[in-house]
Amino acid sequence: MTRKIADSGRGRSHAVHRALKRAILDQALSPGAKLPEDSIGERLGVSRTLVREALVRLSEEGLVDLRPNKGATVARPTLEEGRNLFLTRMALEHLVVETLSGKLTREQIDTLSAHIDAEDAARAEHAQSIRLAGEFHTLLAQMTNNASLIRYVNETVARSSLILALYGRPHSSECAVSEHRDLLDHLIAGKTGEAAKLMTHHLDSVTTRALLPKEDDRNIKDVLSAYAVAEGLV
Amino acid sequence: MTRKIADSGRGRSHAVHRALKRAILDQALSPGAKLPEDSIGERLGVSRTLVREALVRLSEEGLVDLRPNKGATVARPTLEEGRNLFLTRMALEHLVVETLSGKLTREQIDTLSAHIDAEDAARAEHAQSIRLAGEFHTLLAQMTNNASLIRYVNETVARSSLILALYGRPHSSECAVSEHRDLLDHLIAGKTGEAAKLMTHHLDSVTTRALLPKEDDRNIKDVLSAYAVAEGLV
DNA sequence: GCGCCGCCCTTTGCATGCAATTTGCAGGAA
DNA sequence: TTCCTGCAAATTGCATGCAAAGGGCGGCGC
Repeated sequence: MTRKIADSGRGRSHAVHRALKRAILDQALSPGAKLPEDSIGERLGVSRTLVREALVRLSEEGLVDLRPNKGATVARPTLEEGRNLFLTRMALEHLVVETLSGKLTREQIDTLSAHIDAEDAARAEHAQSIRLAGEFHTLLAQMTNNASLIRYVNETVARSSLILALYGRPHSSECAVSEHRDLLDHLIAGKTGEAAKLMTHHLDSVTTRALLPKEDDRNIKDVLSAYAVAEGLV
Repeated sequence: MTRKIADSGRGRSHAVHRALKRAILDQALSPGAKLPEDSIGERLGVSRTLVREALVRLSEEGLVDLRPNKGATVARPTLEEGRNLFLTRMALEHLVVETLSGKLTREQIDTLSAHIDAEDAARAEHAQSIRLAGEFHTLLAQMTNNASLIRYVNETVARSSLILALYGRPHSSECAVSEHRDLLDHLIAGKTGEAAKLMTHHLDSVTTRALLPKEDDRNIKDVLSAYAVAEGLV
């Protein structure tokens, strides 16, 4: 019954999917990077077929751009897509808060609390810190037991990482740890309104504080779109 | 330059995807139906590879269940998943309403109005009627220009159709046409609160009025889970 | 020198083939 | 009869092969 570690879940295509996703979220593969099927397959020891399957899934999640006959690249959302994404995310996480407020079990509270401690501890390591911050949100979502909600929160959180990679200010702490703790306190107390407001603020601050574009490496689409309109090229 | 009608979009795999999706939403393929790769491929004139790709996409959208080594079936959500789905959908459509309220252009208003007229006209044809009702919601989402929101609304609306197919009362008009018209009026007038309330009511009425299970063909998982717990089988 | 055109190489699009797993069924033992 | 066992057909998992589209580069014309 010894099963290879790599193929837990449904076959190796999922393993490939996870590997790529991880690489993207860790910014080992940065937005815009090319993702050729055969080099990936070679590196991971699988055929193009499986890589393809993984890429299709990633493109469905919005982490990868898949252009016909031109291959896959790590997604490079525009700034406006980023803002819209955070809007959507706020709507979803608002539901998470409503669902959970005043209904957390002792065990869940412990899990969340421990996680926040871990965030605190890892504050030095930038990459770790970002991932943990995201995981706090997915962890909350998980506790709703609402499958579609969980999926969408996972996706939006993942894509948010991409956005921050592209447009985030280098040294802003994207998710203040203290805000996570405050949020948890409100959730425990069942103060739904307060908790919701905090969540809104929490995410809003990311878009306004951390998301303002660094002028130099802005997405070319953003830069050109204004000129295109001016020239009537739409 | 004569391009086959079927392959607009990215290659034939998308055509397959659309065909299957359509078939599922039209209930030509009902929940639980097996979807063997080769018979589908044969019927549609493509190889298993492409069918596979389409099935992966459908499974990401939650319209198809993909079980390892056991193949694909049309998804058969449980009643609880259904209720949760509608919760998520409400959160998303609430954002749609907020975004659009008071901001509809003349052209958009005409489009929506025309659509509602079409719904009215098609009231006799049950299948048509259901599809049009769904399309009203996706049409609204489309107008937000928020890509992620659009995607999620599309998905939830599609899955809602599945839910209604499984658990909907036969003759309830799932989406009262008059409610659509009222909603539009409030959106035009910019009465955000009113519009949001109406949308909530609109969707809520589906879950409470139309969604109560017909005892006989309930999902076997639902039926058995209670017994499983009772027997300590979890 | 500069720019355009066409060729070649790389990479994708898709089909097919083979191994592995599952399911249905038949036959035999209790 | 009923249950178990093992074979066989059907179906999935995955790799590879071939055709075609795209992109880069060198040569040719201006």
